[in-house]
Amino acid sequence: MARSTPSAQELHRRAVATYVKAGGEESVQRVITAVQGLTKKLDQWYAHQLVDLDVTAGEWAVVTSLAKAGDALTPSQLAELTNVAPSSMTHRLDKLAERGLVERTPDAENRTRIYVSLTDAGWQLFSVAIRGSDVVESDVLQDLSDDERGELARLLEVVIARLDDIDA
Amino acid sequence: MARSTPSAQELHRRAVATYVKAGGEESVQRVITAVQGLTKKLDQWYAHQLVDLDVTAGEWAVVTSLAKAGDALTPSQLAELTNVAPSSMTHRLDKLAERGLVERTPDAENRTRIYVSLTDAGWQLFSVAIRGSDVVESDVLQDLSDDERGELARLLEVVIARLDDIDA
DNA sequence: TACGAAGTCTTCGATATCGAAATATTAGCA
DNA sequence: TGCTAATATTTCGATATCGAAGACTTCGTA
Repeated sequence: MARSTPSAQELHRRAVATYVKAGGEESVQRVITAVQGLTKKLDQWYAHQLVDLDVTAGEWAVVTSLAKAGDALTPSQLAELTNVAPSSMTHRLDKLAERGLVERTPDAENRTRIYVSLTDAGWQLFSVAIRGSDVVESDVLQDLSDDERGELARLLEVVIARLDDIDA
Repeated sequence: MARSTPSAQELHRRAVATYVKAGGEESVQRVITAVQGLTKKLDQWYAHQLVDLDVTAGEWAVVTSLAKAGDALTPSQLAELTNVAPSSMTHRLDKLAERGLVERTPDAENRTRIYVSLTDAGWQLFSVAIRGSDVVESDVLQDLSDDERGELARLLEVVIARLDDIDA
C-alpha cells in the first residue's frame, strides 16, 4: 500500500504555519495558500478530464483563453495569458491549427501581427469540456450557502480589481 | 506601441460571462474564475522573482512543497504535489541535489523508497524567497479590511476541507 | 523621406518533460 | 516458501519548452 499524500486540509494547515514561521502575515497566508491549493487541485482534475479529449493542459489553456477573451488574440497575448514563452506558442498553435481547433489570420493593418481565433470545432471542444468541469466546480463549492458563495465571489473580485493597480 | 492585454478585471468579467453562457452556474464561475485568475497573476510575479534567484518555477515548487510539508517527501509525492510526471522529478532532483538544495536519503525500512529533504541551503533559499513574495501578497490583499480577510480565509478553508471528500 | 529603435513572430540549439518500459523491492496469498 | 501483483524509482526515446538570435514590419523623428 502506498503511503498516502496528506489531505488538502492538512497540507493547507502546515503550509500556513510554515509561511507564518518564515515571517509571513497569517491573514495573508491563509488566503494565498488556500487559493493556490484550490487551483492546484482543480488543475489535477482538469488534467484528468483532458486526457479523454486528447488535449494537453497547454493546448487547453489556449482554447480557454480565446473563449474567455471572446475576441481573437495574438500569439504574444496568448503566451502571456498562458504563462509560456512566445516562441513556444508558435509550435502550440501549429499543432492546434493542424487539428483544426484554431485559425491564424494575418492582420491587414499591421503585417507583423497575426490574429488567432477559435474555429467552430474549437468552440465545440470548449463547450464539451466546460460541461464536464462545471460538475466538479459546483461540487467543490457545495458546502457553501448561496449567501456565502456570493460573499466569497465579492471578496475575490475586490482582490482581482486590485491586480490591475499593482501591475501598472 | 504594443496593444495591451486587457486588465485582469476585464478578463475576469468576460471569462465569467463566457462560462455562464456555456451553461455554468454564475455563483460558481465567479469564484472559480477569480481563484484561477489570482493564481495566474501570482505565478507571473513569482516567476519574475525566481529569475533573480536562478531557480526555475518547477524547482521552486519542489522547495516549497518540502518546506510546507515540514517532513521529508518521496519523489512520487513531490511529483503529485507539483503536478509533474514522476519521471520528470528524477532529473529535477538531480539538479537540485547538484546545487546542494535538497538531499536524497534511502529509506532503511523500504529499499524501493527514497526520502527527499531540504538542506540548510534549501531552507535558506526558501526564507529569502518568502520574504520577497510576502510583500507582493500583502499588497494584493490591501483593499480588504482585517475582517474581510478573515472572512475570505474562512470561506476558502471551508472549500479546502471539502476537497478531501471529493478526492476520496 | 530616410534611418535607427522597437515590436512581432518564427527559427534554432539546448534543456525539460512526458509516457512507456526497465529495474528492483515489497506485499499478498496459496 | 514460492509466485504473482503492486510499488517506487529510474532510464530512454519522442516531444515540448526555453532563451537568444533572425527576419520582417512599423513607429518615431530628424
